[in-house]
Amino acid sequence: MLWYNDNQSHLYIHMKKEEKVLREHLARNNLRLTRQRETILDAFLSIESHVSAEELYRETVKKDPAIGLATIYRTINLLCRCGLAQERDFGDGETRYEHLYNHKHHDHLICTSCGNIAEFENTDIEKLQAKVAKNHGFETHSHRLELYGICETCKQ
Amino acid sequence: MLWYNDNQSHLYIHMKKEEKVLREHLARNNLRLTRQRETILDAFLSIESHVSAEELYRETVKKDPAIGLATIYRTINLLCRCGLAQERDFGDGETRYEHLYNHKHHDHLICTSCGNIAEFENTDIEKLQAKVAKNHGFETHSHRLELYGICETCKQ
DNA sequence: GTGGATGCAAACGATTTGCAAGCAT
DNA sequence: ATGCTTGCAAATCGTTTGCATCCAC
Repeated sequence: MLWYNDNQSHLYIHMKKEEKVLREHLARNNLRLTRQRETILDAFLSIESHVSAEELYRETVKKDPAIGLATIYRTINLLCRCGLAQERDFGDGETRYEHLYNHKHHDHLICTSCGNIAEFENTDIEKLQAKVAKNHGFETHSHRLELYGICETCKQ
Repeated sequence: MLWYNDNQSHLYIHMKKEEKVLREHLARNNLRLTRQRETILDAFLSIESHVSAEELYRETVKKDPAIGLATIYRTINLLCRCGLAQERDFGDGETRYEHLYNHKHHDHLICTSCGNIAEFENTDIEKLQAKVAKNHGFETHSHRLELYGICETCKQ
């Protein structure tokens, strides 16, 4: 879905919602929509999991071998700034990025054996967190909850 | 409390529990109790908060200016291995270490304005976490829960 | 045409490691 | 005496940055 040479593209016909979000952020900040940025966004959206910059690089290079790793870093940070991606650090030395747009908040179950990351959400825990914060006069704007252990598959 | 030149030290008289834990770990693994390791342990225990390697280094150097940063890293990892310290990564690029021995499990409220880190514990949340894990057939061996936001002091 | 974006290589900061010399056992 | 530890400097790894060139607007 590359529309950048299409004169009709300003009509946003058949355009992914994420692409629209990116275009609007770029326009608002006087930034350019480049071939690389479209390619990286497509690659990012095609991976429905928690990607490292290196993994995103390997995926992007399949579509455009000339792309540089620095551009991946610059662009994934851009995607974070416009609310399409979110940084997640699971403490293994590599920053990971996950989809944020149109995805509801969730927490993670991380298998320390196979590295698999499962997601869950639990509103009761969220409520208790809000209560804890309130008791401390603390104004929460984000949180992270991760359970580390052995997943069902690895236990067998 | 430096006992390394004291012939009576093997009697463990007046010795901190943490020092005993360290000595036993060293003996078990055929490792040596050096002047540097004692100094670093003392410095670590003297700081009742979440220390980075750099901060621990600055504190240790006050007592022994000849100590190297590499030794700090090697020793704090040793303290983690014997259960006296625990790594904590708050996502600001620096690994932090906190006391583990004789400290009950707790989670963190992190102020993104002043950087202050408060601790809390909540058994109801822990119970819900256990329930989530059970539903996924997941065997948890550790977890992390952090709330990021603005602390009471900074709100004013 | 202008100013933002790219690719490359060099710079960076936290952490680790190789090595010769030192020291606990 | 043996071999674990140290300090130092160099290496590593993920990430960022400077710069000349390129390209979207």
